[in-house]
Amino acid sequence: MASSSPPAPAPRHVLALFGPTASGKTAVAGLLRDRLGGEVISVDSAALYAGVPVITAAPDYPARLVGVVPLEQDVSLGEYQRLAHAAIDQAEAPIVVGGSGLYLRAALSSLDLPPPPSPGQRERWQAEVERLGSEAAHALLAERDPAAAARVHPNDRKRLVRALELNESGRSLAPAADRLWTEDTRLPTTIVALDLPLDELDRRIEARTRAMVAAGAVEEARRAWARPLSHTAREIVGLEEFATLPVDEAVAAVAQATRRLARYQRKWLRRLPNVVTLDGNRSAEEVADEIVALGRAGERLSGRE
RNA sequence: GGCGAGGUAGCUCAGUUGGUAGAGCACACGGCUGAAAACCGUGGUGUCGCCGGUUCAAGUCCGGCCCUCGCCA
Repeated sequence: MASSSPPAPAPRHVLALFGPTASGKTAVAGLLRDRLGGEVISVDSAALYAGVPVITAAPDYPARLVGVVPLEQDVSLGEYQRLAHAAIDQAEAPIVVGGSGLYLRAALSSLDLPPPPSPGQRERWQAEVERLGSEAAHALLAERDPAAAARVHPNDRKRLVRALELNESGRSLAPAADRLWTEDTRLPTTIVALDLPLDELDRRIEARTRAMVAAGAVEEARRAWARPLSHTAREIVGLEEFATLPVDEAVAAVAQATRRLARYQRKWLRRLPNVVTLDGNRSAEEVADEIVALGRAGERLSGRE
């Protein structure tokens, strides 16, 4: 390790709040912000986008990394990580809040991500995989990078393309050190998760989706849909539905997609190491009180390290 | 009340001359390293409306009943 590098910035404690859509984390984070004098940093691949605060359920109080990317631009994990680390380092008392599991890991860890594709590289490999077919493309990868091939199913074309890109750039999709699931964090961190029984979560999602319509989701989505959209922006839940379907159908479709999303996000609860899971089926005040107490305990613990 | 159509998985439905109930979506579980609100893998969860009959064998054929929808009264 380089002993001549400049002194590390004074370690600060990070409070992270994770949970599925509609678990109430945004409201709790708003309270924590007041009580701790902290700054909320969002961990949400969709809320990064500007112009869609209603359908992405963006917080109604100041928060970092919300509405910062124009819709015609792609978001990516690596770019997000850079922004998140900068935001955390600038904040007095960072409160990292969101539901994108992988993004949370990137924000909290020093996970060393492989480089993005070079210009045109992705399109070239997509065309090549398309031309060869999944099996032959996978065989090609197996020849060039057996370790990566072992980790990618032939049908998973996105990962297949990515693995071939990285191989061409002298890297591998299968790096030696796997830090994605470790406890490694960049700074002392307390991770708190909010969870609810599925049926209660589903009820909240239903209610919230209807509330979005009252809050102007249709107009917002139509305005956004009329603009040039990047690949990742196009995938924001509710954008296409509210912009193109009759309202009733849109509400049903969005609620369903959101239920699926919540289940997907919930899987991360079981995997993120060192998470304290709290019952989200209480008032935001109660939850915030408990987290403040936990945060103090976490600071004491990390002080011993 | 009469005529017609229908009742099979959580939903929408397929099911051939009677021969081990199945597809999409949903759902569950798992994977994942610059697309993660993305992508991929595995899994069928069933009183085939009910009762009886024919048959070695009925979702399928026969009889009766119940329910839904449409049209006519």
